[in-house]
Amino acid sequence: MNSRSFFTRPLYLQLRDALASRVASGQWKPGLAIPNESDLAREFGVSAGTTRKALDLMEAERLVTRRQGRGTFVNDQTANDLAFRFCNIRTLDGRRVPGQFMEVRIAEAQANEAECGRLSLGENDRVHRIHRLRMDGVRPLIVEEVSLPAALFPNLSDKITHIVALAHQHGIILGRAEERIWTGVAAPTVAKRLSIPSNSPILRLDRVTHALDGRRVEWRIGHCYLGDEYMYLTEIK
Amino acid sequence: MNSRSFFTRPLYLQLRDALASRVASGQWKPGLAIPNESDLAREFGVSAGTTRKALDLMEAERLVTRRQGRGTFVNDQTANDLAFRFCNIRTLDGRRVPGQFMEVRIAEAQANEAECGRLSLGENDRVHRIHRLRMDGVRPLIVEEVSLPAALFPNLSDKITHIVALAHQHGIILGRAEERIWTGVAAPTVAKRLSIPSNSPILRLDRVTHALDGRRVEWRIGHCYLGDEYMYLTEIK
DNA sequence: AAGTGGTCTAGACCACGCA
DNA sequence: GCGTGGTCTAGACCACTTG
Repeated sequence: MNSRSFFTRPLYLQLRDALASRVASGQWKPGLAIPNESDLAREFGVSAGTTRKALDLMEAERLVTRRQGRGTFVNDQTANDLAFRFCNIRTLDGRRVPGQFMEVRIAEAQANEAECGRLSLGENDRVHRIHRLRMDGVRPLIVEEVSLPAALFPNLSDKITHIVALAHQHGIILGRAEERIWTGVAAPTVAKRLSIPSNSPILRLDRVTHALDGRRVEWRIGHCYLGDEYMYLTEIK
Repeated sequence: MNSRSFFTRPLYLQLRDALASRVASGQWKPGLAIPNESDLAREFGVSAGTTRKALDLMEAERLVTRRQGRGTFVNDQTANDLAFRFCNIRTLDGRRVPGQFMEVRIAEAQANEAECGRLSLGENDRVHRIHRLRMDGVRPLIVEEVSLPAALFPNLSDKITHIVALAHQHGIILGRAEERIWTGVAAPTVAKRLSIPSNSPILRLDRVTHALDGRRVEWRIGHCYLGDEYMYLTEIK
């Protein structure tokens, strides 16, 4: 009956993309319910089972939350839970650190070799570079150097620099990140900004964040002094 | 038609448990194919769709690998890929470190307060304590202190101490782990065993491994010197 | 050609949340 | 009582692998 041509992707993936773009574009607002399964199935001309498979996938990708008896709701990507999910620094009791930014500087430049490698850019591509200090209240937490592909973030405001807010603004849905960790000691300039003695032991964090579609969206180097108030917490599956 | 009583779990979960126990018990051997969907459906008196849902779940839990046109195969939990999936230390090019153990010491004792907390044990429960040195060839990598609930691992051999092999031997299927990381400097005793100068910057790794059913199976403290040959790599989803 | 898992459909009933 | 998502069924066809 169904005349899927030779190289089409499965219907449920196409449907996922269609629904995801409604979320990314803001057509469906965070916090609000989307149409129920059977209405969506009717609208797109697929079966309820296919719709369900697409929605279950979107829930796994943290785009929506489904609740039996209530409905399917668009997640607010800028809510604290989701916004800081790529930052594994926690207080000792396991709570995430919301974090504010200080001493923000932004520049645009041609991508250097390291940036081309980490962000899969070409020699002639440009990047936004952001230097900033991440605070937990009055406690300096991480000295960060961020690189963003300029092509993905046109008209970068100098007010908002947090990757989750930026991605949301530009219709990009974040997927996963990988972080490499080394130990090190604080160089004088870093130590000064973190308000710690030079040569204190610190973590060097090297993180690349990917969009749901695989595009590389952010490269961040972080210098972090944990002290005995914070830890780095990661789950291994 | 179906007379599920009030508090039964969904069929596909019951089926998953039944199939998982065949894997855990060794009734189905690693590397070999298991019966196809329709045969399993017939055997357990459920529909093919329910069987599929159970098998898809088991694939997500790394119990089996499914391949279109070939069949469904039992994973070898002791193969390097799976065996070292809870150790995030990698060489700089991203390869996992298989790792052998040296200087192994085992003792049994009553669980102390920390062990009770981390492993959810009662005051009177007992633990196996293992001290050992994890090597990468001739390079000392991690000084490890491991605690295992004695109740889960009766007749612990002093030959095999690796959690994946142990779990496999005792019919336990591992699920996830969470690791807490701090920076530190090497105390003299640790430095000596790692062949590094005292006060070298090291990672302190505190990991709890859970079985698929949620039971806490291992608590490990690791002292690791990364140097410039290794990194800690983690994926954030 | 035969057998496997992957996709898709259509419809039933159940558990949950709310008014 | 009604509407939602969650489970379960039965069956069709497709894509891939192997003989």
